[in-house]
Amino acid sequence: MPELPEVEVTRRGFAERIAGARIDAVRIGKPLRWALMVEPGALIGRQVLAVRRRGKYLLVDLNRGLLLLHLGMSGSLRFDAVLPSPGAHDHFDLVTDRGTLRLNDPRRFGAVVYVEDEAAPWAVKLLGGLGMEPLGDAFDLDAFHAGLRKRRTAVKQVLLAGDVVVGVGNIYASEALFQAGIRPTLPAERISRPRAARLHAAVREILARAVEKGGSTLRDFSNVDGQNGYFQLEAAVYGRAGEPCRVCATPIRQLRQGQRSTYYCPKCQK
DNA sequence: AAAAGCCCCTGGATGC
DNA sequence: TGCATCCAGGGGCTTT
Repeated sequence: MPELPEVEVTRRGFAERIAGARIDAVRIGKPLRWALMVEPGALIGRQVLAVRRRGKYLLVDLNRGLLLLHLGMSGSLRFDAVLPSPGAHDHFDLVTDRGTLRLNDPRRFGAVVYVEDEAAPWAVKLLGGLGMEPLGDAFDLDAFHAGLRKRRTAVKQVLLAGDVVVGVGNIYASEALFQAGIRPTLPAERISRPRAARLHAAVREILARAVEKGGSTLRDFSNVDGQNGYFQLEAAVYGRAGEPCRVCATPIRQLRQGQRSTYYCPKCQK
């Protein structure tokens, strides 16, 4: 599910509200992708300072240590003063004096991992290889183009890999490539400077627009207040195989790249 | 070093 | 209604 926009929408939904809270209890459900890596009771009494985002990870800063939280494919967070008793897919509760942060994740590809600091081995393993943040000033066009040029694989695969630019998942990769007019199968090394600039701009614009629309809700995603996103309603190509291109009416095509579906317009994208 | 496949897991949609 | 098959917003790990 959650690509950068969904993670950012989630973050914005509770970052201010939980800042300054004191942890009163931690509840663990079924195992997630990785163990918490700390005795849950050890977190009680600690204070939540802030919530940051790096790629598709949320970083919950405590007055000692931090939690690395990933939503995997089907995860979503809720935050409220009172939540119902945990359901079958509620696998992590962080109970604080300002409310409970709850991870619901049917497929359990998500994770919550505690580390003492960002230099800790687990933090380095999970965050160390991440590329540039696409929103904000750090997304440098020269570095982006350089990153594309050293890869022979399909440009869509490079976007998904996350070591050049982070946060672009399966929906927004297809959408950004459509907006930039680039074929998803094009080897990244063959992308010219002007086209790299178009893709650079498209990635930023698509992700920013999706954040504005509250993300995309296909199945599981909702924000911390349980509300859906609406970007999926304005997707140009994702999930629209066989339907007419919104620009030229040519039927949208679907193909497989690395076990994932890709959607594109054969006329608008070269 | 880079690229391609393989899994982790559950549930919804589709087809027989 | 029942059962099998396929597919799904990710990404670390293993194998080529």
